[in-house]
Amino acid sequence: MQLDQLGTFSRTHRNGDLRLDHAGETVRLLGWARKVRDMGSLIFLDLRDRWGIVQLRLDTSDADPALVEKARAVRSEFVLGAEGVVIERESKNPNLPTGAIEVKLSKLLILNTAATPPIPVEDHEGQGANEDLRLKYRFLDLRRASLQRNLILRSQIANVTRNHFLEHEFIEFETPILTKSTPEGARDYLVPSRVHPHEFFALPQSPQLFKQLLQVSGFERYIQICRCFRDEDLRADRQPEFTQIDIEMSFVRQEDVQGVIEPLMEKVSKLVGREVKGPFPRLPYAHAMEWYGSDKPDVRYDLKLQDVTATFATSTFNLFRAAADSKGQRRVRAIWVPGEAAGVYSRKQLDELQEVAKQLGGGGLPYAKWGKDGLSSSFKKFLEGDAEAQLKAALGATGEGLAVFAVGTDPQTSKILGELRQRLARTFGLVDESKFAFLWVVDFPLLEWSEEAERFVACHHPFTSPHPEDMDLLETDPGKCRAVAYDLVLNGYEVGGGSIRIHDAQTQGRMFRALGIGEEEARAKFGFLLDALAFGAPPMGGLALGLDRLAMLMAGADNIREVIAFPKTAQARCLMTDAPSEVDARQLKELHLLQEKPQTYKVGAVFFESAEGHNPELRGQAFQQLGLTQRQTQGLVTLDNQGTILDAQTLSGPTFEF
RNA sequence: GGGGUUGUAGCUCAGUCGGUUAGAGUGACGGCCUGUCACGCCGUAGGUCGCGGGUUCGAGCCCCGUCAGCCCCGCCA
Repeated sequence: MQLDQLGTFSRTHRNGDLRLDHAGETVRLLGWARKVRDMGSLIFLDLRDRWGIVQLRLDTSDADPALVEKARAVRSEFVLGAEGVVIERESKNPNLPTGAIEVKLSKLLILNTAATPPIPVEDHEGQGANEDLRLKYRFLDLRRASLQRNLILRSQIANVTRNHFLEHEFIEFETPILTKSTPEGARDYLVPSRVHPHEFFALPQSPQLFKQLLQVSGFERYIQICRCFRDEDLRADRQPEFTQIDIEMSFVRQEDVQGVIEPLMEKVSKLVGREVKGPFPRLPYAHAMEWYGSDKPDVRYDLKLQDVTATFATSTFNLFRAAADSKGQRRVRAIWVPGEAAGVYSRKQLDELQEVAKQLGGGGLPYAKWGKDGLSSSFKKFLEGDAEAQLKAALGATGEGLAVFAVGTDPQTSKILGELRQRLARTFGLVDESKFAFLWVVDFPLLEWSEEAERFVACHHPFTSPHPEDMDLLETDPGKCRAVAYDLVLNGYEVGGGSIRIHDAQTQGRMFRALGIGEEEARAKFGFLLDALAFGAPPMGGLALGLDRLAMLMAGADNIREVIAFPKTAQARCLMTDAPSEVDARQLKELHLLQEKPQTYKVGAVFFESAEGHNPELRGQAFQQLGLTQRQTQGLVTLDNQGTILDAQTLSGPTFEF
């Protein structure tokens, strides 16, 4: 097909902006053909651009036949320029912002054709291609209105964020992408150095240390919207590269950091028409785990975990009584869901819940259910006499409803009941989807014991300040020591986390000792930080927000791929570019990653890279030296003016011997 | 590393107990249509049932392996 040139044609309006007020105006538009509806002597054509859709109309009875032919040739996703007069429609479409008008086509440019799209570009409820195809043809997927909306929203969030912090005198920085591998934390993505054989850069897991050093430099307030990299397995809300809104402040307490974040969350929520108001509730980590079984509880609904251990102190139900006998090592915890619907929860549904509990490491799922016919329970025979009434009293159960139980150590029961709490809330419609329930989870533990490393590891990172009241526990009972660390939680997602940092070398030394990091090791790994702390580091703290998760929650998506232009699969692949991929052996050699033994190849065709290869005599010598016999491989040879072979490689990579 | 789940026409899916020629909707292509807007009507083409092996007289269906997507556990300072 003969394509039209754009030439001097330019748009006078955005497609989505045209209204009845424009009637009578001649407009020029650009965009993609969404759909051609050919009624015979009347042709309708929807033109789509970033701002919306407008209908073009062509009456074949009074139009130039060439124009009619051209309009009929248009297919979905052709790129068009259109000129015409805006007219009021005979039959209006109330579902379209531009539905009152249409453009009477007088000129049509076909700027490009399009192959039939392998995935639908139209957004329709409950339809759409499988995600592998969507990712392969991401550039088409991104034409869909919902993804355009999400990515535009993401841009707005970033913009609001930047403005917010610049208004508060933050300074935007860029920190290195090629940086130093750090021993603590996630697995690093490594980048081999060509210049320094067998040495590696790491991509930053976060700019943590750089932002602290900028405080030491006296900038006082740092902001960066930065890419971070962690070579760990993915989830629906986790990608190997992701974006943080990263801030750091000097001379601040926890409340000061929270105080600049809360108004930002108010502004960001407003972008999607939600009102939230700071200050957000503060919930100590210990309470979060006790009441919600999670360090990022969804508090849009009021279900809480309860301790019913004492109820079974004299029970004949050995499983539960053993917990009561364990002096707090193990506990019986429960969730009580009141209501008729919960009281008639079916055997099949309970089996499904039990399956969930088992997958999370539970032995089973003890339950007690009070319906119209009274009690039904997996341990009913142990609930005779007063026991049933005691259990109801302990649960605070008055009418019909369902209780599920878990027994074990606190981490075990929290994990199971924390998950069941969410499922039960969804099942019984307790979640108010219109709500944004922000809260701060505070007073995280500083350290936790790692069975794998056989030492304490930092819960947050090794530069987190111990809670001032717990400072001495660092040596006496490290596991009990709280940190001045805080997470921002929204609707059951951790959207941010931060801490007040250690700013003196002495405390940092105590922290490293608690982590089992010796002085020498600390010097080798974090020498620059220790130096910085020795030269007048101010008290400081900060926080990082996950932009992807924040955008996901604002967009109402359940997956961060929906707010990332070019995301990776759960196996950390890009289906569009096919990354990661193999590289030439030559590249690997340059990076000193391919250690090859010299090999002898018998060379068939030889190409000479240097000018000396033109000399038949020198070439002959080289052939002799290479022992040229059979046609087995192709070689690339560099000679000097004496005919000495400087370099000889097969075209496929490995060096051959000469 | 482990568990679950999905893979059939360009796309979304159905396919019964293992049994004749693998279907539907949608899209594509062609034709008709003056008020469509997920247009409508008529017609046509379109299949490596992810891939490899096995069981069987016979496999889209059963078994083993493998690849890929998604979800979860581990992991993610």
